[in-house]
Amino acid sequence: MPELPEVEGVVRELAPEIIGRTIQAVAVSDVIEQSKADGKEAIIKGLSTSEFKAALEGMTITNVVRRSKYIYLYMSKEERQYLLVSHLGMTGAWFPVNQLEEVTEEKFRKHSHVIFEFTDGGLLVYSDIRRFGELRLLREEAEHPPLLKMAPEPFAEDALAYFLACTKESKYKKKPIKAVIMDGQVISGCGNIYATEALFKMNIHPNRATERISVERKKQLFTMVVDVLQESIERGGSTISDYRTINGGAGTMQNLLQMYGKKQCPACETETKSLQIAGRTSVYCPQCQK
DNA sequence: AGCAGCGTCCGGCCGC
DNA sequence: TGCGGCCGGACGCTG
Repeated sequence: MPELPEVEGVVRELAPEIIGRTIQAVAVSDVIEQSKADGKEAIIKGLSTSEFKAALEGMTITNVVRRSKYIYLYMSKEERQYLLVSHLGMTGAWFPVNQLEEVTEEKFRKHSHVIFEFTDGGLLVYSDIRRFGELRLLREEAEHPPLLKMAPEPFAEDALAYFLACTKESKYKKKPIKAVIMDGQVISGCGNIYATEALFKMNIHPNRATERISVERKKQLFTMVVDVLQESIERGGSTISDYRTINGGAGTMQNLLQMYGKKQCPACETETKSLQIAGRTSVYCPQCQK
């Protein structure tokens, strides 16, 4: 499941492969055509498949950047600028290849749902096993207001102050701290894996009410989240479940995870516990985290 | 008005 | 081996 570090890895590998290339044709898989025909918002959001295909044809990719867990593909066509927003959901992956057969893992190849064919004959394949990902074509970011509500990038100068200010708001004060740090409007890009790790390293119980953590501890917690995200980026992200970097390679951060998915606390060997917070499984050590 | 909770997009995988 | 249930980012709707 790609979180910020995994998306960062994808962008770093993808950008040099696709910037400057022009889309000649777009193909959409039969299952997505059918889902969309049934009125579902499967992967392609806001447009019909025919609108999406027609719009993308002729567009040149001018830049590729990460924003939170989103990939922003800046596009240009006939002097007009567009933004193709990609979210990988649980199982999305991009493969720049010469032909589909180069997507070697069968479970990705057989779930290739959107294929861009470039004018140079190469392909950019979007595969998504569980179809939780999204592709949304916009004229600009403001056309989809939820994108404007995202917290600053965690590495940005103002991110700590933004986080601290959020934690004082009434809507967050009573919430479990884990729900708050995983909220994209409070911290960008911190999902279940890295929230679990940061809380463990800080000895903070995931269900602790946000207002019951001192400002000093909140600062330390934010810094810990940033450190964990940064360390994961340096290690190429975590390879868990269906996440792969685009070349089929894999990150190594999963080997450094101390609490996510663990049955026993690495510090005190107590059996870990888990509870549901904001709808997600939250693992913690009942001995170490208070 | 604001928010909690649930539905939506799904198939891999686990346990019985 | 077959099959029902669980899991989950983030938005949108409902009560």
